[in-house]
Amino acid sequence: MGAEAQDAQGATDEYGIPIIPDPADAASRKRQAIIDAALAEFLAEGYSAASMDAITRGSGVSKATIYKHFGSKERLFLAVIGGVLPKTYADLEPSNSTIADAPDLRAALVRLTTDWARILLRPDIMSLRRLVIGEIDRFPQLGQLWYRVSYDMNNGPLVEAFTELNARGALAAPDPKLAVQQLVAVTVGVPQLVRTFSPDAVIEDAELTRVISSGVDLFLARYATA
Amino acid sequence: MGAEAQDAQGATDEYGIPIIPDPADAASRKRQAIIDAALAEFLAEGYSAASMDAITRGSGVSKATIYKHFGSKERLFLAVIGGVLPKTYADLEPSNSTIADAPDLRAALVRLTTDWARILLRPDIMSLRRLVIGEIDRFPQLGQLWYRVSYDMNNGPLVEAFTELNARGALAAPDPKLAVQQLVAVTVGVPQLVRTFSPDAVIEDAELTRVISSGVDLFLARYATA
DNA sequence: GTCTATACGGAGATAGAC
DNA sequence: GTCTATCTCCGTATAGAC
Repeated sequence: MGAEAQDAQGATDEYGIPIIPDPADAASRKRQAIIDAALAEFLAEGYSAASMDAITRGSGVSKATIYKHFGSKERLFLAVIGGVLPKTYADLEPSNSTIADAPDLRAALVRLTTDWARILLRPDIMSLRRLVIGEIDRFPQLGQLWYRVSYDMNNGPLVEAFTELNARGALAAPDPKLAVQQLVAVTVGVPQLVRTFSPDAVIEDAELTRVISSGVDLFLARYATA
Repeated sequence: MGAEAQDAQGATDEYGIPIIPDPADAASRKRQAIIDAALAEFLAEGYSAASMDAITRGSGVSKATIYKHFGSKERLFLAVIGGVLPKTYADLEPSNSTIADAPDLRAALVRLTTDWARILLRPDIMSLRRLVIGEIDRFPQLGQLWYRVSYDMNNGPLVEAFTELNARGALAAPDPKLAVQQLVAVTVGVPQLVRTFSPDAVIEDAELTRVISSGVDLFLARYATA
């Protein structure tokens, strides 16, 4: 936003050559600035209490520009949340292809669910989650999106891994989809529920490990093959 | 609210004797009408989008009366939610003293968690839950209250039951508090998570029973004594 | 594409009569 | 205690110049 102002006043490079920004680039940078400011405002205030004036101030562009780009507050909200959800869950993906071929299944599951928990318990992601939950009645699309994103990037691949482990006789989970839901619920889900209602609850690293290990043991006590 | 109007016009009983309402009763009935209308409005619109004008219309009293009773929108919100949370969870209480003395522990746990699920999955209670979660950042008191209410009325008594079962050798759960969290997560928590993001998701009765039974089996595979 | 300036409605809250 | 009428401000959204 400081950069834009300089451009308008005739910025030059180190040889004194005027820098004429590509209009398309300038537009998409502004678009991004709007998205960033809007996300911060929505996370802090919720949808209804979020103010387009505040987003205007935060983004450094004019309110009319925001409306040209996004049309309305509702559409801005959906665009912002719909854009950030996949990015958020993309961080979770890497770790899960290793499950099917892990030499030590218990250790692999502990590592996977611990990685997930570390990310999903982050304050910004917890706030995003609370925001989406709180607006589900008014924006049901977000519920569908959340489900699809979290299923595609987490549960889905893990279901496949369990299916393969079943076939190989390394696991005995007749309903792999339910088994994944149970594993997630009993590991990540436990501290997540606490943090949902107590954002500032301190969860020591040792405590997280203990809870997650216990959850994995619970899971394997039922589904592991002898 | 129709009743109030009649009173004002000089209602009489069956013998023609004027009915003069006790002012304190009239006041507390109005107070209740405000609370009812406010709860409906907050559940439907969320805190910020809820309108004091709409609550005024819904309650049948004047806006000034609402402010005399509750002072501000914030205080009204806290009073309403703080009042309804304990009532909601009170429905869950009866079933849990039977756990420690149940002849068939598995059946008792299935029945208890099924009862809980039936209540907690009700659309009105799910909406209340979403509302509270969505406003946690702005009303952290509600998180504390939710935790205390749900702990006092559900988890707490169950922790005691597990402790007793441990002592009697009927259960081997070294950390009863964690065990309760795990049991709840893996039974009620599974369909609850689905409904949190998909309010209209249909959960057949047979499916609920299947999920909950499977969760109890998962739990007992680890913690039951042979 | 982007800005300034403004329209217009509805928000929360209160003054003052009864 | 309760009402009617009103104050004041801030909300979303847009018109029109550049």
